Formats: sequence, structure tokens, C-alpha cells
Amino acid sequence: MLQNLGRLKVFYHVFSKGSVLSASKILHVSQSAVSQSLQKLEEEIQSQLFTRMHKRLVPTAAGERLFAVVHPFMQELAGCLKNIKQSREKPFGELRIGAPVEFGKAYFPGMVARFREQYPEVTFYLKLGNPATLLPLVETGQIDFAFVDLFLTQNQFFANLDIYHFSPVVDEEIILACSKRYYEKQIKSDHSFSHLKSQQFIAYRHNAQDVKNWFKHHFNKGNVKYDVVLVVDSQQALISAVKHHAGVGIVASHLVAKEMKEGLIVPIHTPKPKIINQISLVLLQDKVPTLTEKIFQKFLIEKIQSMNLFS
Amino acid sequence: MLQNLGRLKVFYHVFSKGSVLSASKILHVSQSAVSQSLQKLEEEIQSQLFTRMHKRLVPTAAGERLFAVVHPFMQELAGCLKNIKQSREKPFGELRIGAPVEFGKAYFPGMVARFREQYPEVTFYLKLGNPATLLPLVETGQIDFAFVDLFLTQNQFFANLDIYHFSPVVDEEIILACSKRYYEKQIKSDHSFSHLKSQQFIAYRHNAQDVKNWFKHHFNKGNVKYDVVLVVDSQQALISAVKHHAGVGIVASHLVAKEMKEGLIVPIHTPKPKIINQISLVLLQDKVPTLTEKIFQKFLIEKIQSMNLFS
DNA sequence: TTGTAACATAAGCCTGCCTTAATCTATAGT
DNA sequence: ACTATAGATTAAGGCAGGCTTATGTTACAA
Repeated sequence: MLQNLGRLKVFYHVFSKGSVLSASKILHVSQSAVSQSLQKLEEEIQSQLFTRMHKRLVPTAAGERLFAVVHPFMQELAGCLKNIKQSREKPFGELRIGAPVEFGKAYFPGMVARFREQYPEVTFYLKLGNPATLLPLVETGQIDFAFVDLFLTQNQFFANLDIYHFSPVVDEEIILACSKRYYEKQIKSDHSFSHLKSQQFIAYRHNAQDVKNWFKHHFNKGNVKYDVVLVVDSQQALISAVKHHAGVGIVASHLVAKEMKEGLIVPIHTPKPKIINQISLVLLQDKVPTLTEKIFQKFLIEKIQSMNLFS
Repeated sequence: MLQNLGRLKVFYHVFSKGSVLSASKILHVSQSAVSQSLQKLEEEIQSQLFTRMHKRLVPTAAGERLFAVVHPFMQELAGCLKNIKQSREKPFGELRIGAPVEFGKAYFPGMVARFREQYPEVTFYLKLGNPATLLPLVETGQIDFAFVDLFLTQNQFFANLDIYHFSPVVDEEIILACSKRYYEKQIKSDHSFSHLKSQQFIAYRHNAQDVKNWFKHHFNKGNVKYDVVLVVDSQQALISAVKHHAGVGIVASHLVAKEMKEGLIVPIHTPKPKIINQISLVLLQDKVPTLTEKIFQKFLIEKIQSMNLFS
């Protein structure tokens, strides 16, 4: 490896201009400085880079070879620095964002599209997943920030949560729901634990973690085996199953607001307060957000809150 | 443009190792020096490149972007320097060579093949042309050296011939020749100027510069208009034309040695000494030849001379 | 609580880069 | 032929900037 990269810059300009003097003007140093730098470089790689002709430097094969490497780099570097610089003045570049699957699927494409209307130079990388997958990505800088919901996975253990900064974005009401027909046939207004625990459940995992969480909250009962009749990978699928009377399931209330109004889907309440699933923006505690990040976060939060999920 | 490229090297290692300390070990400087360099760099581009976490640096988007440019460059640079270095120890890389058309066509392919058997890491770029095109390429470093013959174009004017170094490689005997049948029918042993100048000529240019040079040498007569019946672009074509009794033409004697021995082609002599076309190796006066160049030049000259063009 | 590991900061030294000035040399101009 | 000029190299010395040592800070482990 070369010990002094700075001399490559001198070489680059000398090669480009074919002259020490004009290079020295570009570099704002004396021609002597350029001459000396160049000699040091040649000494270092122990090869002539130019043959000295009167008032002119003619590149040797080694010089040509080196320039072929340095030239494109200088171009790219200049472009890269320009990008970094201009992303301080106006949003620019790729934003790498994590989000829960439902949240991401439901809101992100539209948000991104609308944001890009305003800031067309911003591109996106969207990683969907649960906190267990997203937080490590935030920690290692593989994504810039993430949205996470804490309910469905709230009982999982995360070490070092204090390296993150959480800011609540929106609250979802989490309910246990079933179709009206299922309710009338199976629930019959009996909201006791012993009755409810024997229902047929639609869950997101085979272990029914979401269901367990719901019962833990409402009855303070854990470690119960529930009858999971269907495992789904999305709330939309769950809602569809519920509509078809397949059983009861956990869902964000705003996603079934219409169905509840029409009486197709019925929430199952208990005396305990509602479960609120807090969706938070999470970023590294010490990270100074870039302009692009700040603007997009502001944009996204405003849009989401203006949608008023409880309406 | 970045003012201090050296700091990129520090950045590169810090990014690679994700740690100031381990970068400092690689760079053989103190941990503090690395820390300071990095801060200077961030200051210079006015963007954070890493978010500082406890005992760890996590790259930001800007850092990732910069690394994406610097990383491939460092790889290529290392490779390039390795190449340059090893081309000091054994022949390596591309040789860019100029040669006269005939000379190049006749000898080069075989030479290159045989050389590459011995030094397979050497590749070639061969530019065929006359001195008027080759010398400027040597001067501007676009080819490393060239072989030129001076006879056919000897009367052309070249400025600054003293920036080149010429070393004779081989002497060709240049003759005026025709077929035996043409000789017996048209020349009839009359080698006088007045008789010869009225023959039918095969030449390499419309202006018959080669023919003019021959008459200038043998009779000291210039500025005569000759009857050029055929213009060819190669000695092989000229030889073919001569064999078919089309007229007389200038050719290197060794190219028609066999035909002369068999009596098919006849040279036209005069009392003046033979014309010797000296083929020289030409390189820039001040250029220190690389190992690859020296070895190939030696190889080529030995091969050519061992062929003994006058045999 | 203490110890430790890793990064940041402070202060001063010293290397190495840059400047100025002189020298060299090929070309242009008279 | 003589001089002037322009561009490169060489030499010497000043000084900025990078490096080192020492200290501060902080989170994690024991």
C-alpha cells in the first residue's frame, strides 16, 4: 500500500496537464512543491512515471497504468463528495428504512411516492420485519432508522435498548375480534377467560405469541396452550379469515374500523383498559440525523397522524 | 475536491475494521492520530461519517457512500502498484510498439508469439506506420518505442530529431528490380539514367518518393516525373506485380532473395554503392527503459540479426 | 464498585512539506 | 550568435500540521 495518498493527487494533476507548472497552479502551491512530490512518489514506487522532456513530462507505461486507476477514482470521489455535500442542503440519496410488515405494506408505498413527488432525488431501501430483525440493522448502520411496534413482540428480550432512541409515532388499539356470526354462535357474550381461551384462534405465529400477550394483559394469565386453527403472515389475511368466521384473532382496530361499523366484525372487550400498540420511530441514540432523514421522518409522522387511525 | 487525500486512507481502514484502535495498528500510528485524522476529514466534508457508539464506530449513510468509492479504489491501487513493482523484476504488462508496415507484418507476429512463450505476462499493442506517424506517438508517450526505416521517407523533414535516440537494428539493401522477362524485353542491360527513367514503375505512393530517392542516390537526379503504372501499399504486392512483369520497383533485397537466386527477379545495379536502408530502434532520448522494454528489445534485435537478412 | 477497553481531547514536539532563490537547458526572438 | 524566456530541478530553511504522550470520558464486565 502507498504510504502517502496525497501525492497521488499531485500525480493526477501533473498527468492531466502534462506539466508541473500548470498542476502547481491548480493545486495552489509552488511548482517546486509539485516537482518534489512527484519525485517522492516515483521514489516510493521505484518507477519513473514520466520521462522528463524539455518543458514537458511524457508519461511512461507505469504512469499510464497508474493514471488509469487514479483518474476514474478522482471523478467518482468528486461526485461522491458533491452528493454528500448537497445532501446537507436538500434531501438527497438513499434512505434505508425498516418497518413492521403490515405498517410497511399498508403505508409505505404511498408515502414514498408522495415524498418523491416533492423530493425526487431521494431513493428508498425498505426492509420489512419485526423489531428482532430491524434493531440489529439499526445498530450496525445497515438501515438509517426503523419503525417498530412493540406489542406483538413486547415480551421478547432485547439487550441494550438504551443505545436506541425511541419516539412514539402513533398508537394503535389492539383488539381481539371475530365475525358477528362467529360471535353469536361461539362467544354468546361470555367474555370470561375460561370461555375465551377455548375458542379457535387465528394467529401470526404457531406459538400464538400475540394471543398470549392479549390474555396476559386482560386476564394476567400466561403459559396457556391455545387452539390455533390458522397461522397467517399478515393482518390482511387474518382479517379475511375472521370475516369468514374461522375464529378469533388479534388485530389493529383501525384496520377493521369499517367492518366494525357495518357490524360484520365484533371486538371482544373486557373490563381492563384497551391494549395500545405503540409504534415508535427508533434510531441510534448518538446518531445525528441527516437532513434527508429529518425531513422524511417529519413528513411521514405528519402524514400518518393526519390519517388519524382512530377515526 | 478533497484537499488531503491521505485522510481517506485512514477512513478506509477505520471503516474496514470498524474501530479506531485496530486501524491505528494497521497504519502504525497512535490511536489518537487516527481519531484526529478522522475528525479532520469529517470536518472537511462537513458530514458525520460514523456515529460514535461505545467502543465502536457505526458508519452513517455518508460513510457508506464514501466507502463505496474508496474501497474499490484501494483494491485497484494495490493491484496496480503490485503490477508496477513486479514489472521491475520480470517482464510484465503491455508493450506499445511501433513498426514499419512491412517490417511489422513480416516479423512481428512470430516474434511476439515466441516472446510470449517465454514471458506470458507481457501483452502487446502494435502500431504500424511510417516514421511520420510513429515518431509523434513516441514523443507523446503513446507508444513505448518504435522501429523505423529511414529510406523511403528519408527526405521528409522532421523537427527535433534530437529528442530521440536511434540505434540501428538491421540494414536492408534497397534495390530497383524487375522480372527477368521484363529485363530482357525493356532494360536490355542499358542501365543509363535516360533509359531507366522512362520505364514503367511500381511505387508505394503516387508521387513515387521511393523511386525518386533511388534515382537521387544513383544518378543524383531529382525532380523527375516518373511513369507510375501501379501504386501498391505493401512490398508483397509490389513483388507480386514485379513477378507479373508489370514494371520496375523498389524493394528490400532480402524479400526477393529466393526469386533472384532462381533468376525470376533481376536487380538493376549501377556503379554507385548499394542503398542501405537502416532500420533503427527509436526511443525518447531521456526515457529510462523498463525491464520489459529492455528484454524485448534485446530479444527482437537478436532474433532479427540471427535471421541474417543478407543470407 | 472497581477495573478495563476503547475513543476523545490537550499540549507540545518534530517531521516533512512548502516557499524562496538559484541553477539548468532548450527554444524563441533579435 | 547572443539574449531572453519559460519550464523544470535543486538547495536551504521556516513553519504548519500530524504525531505522540498523557489525560479525560464512558460503558461494560467482573
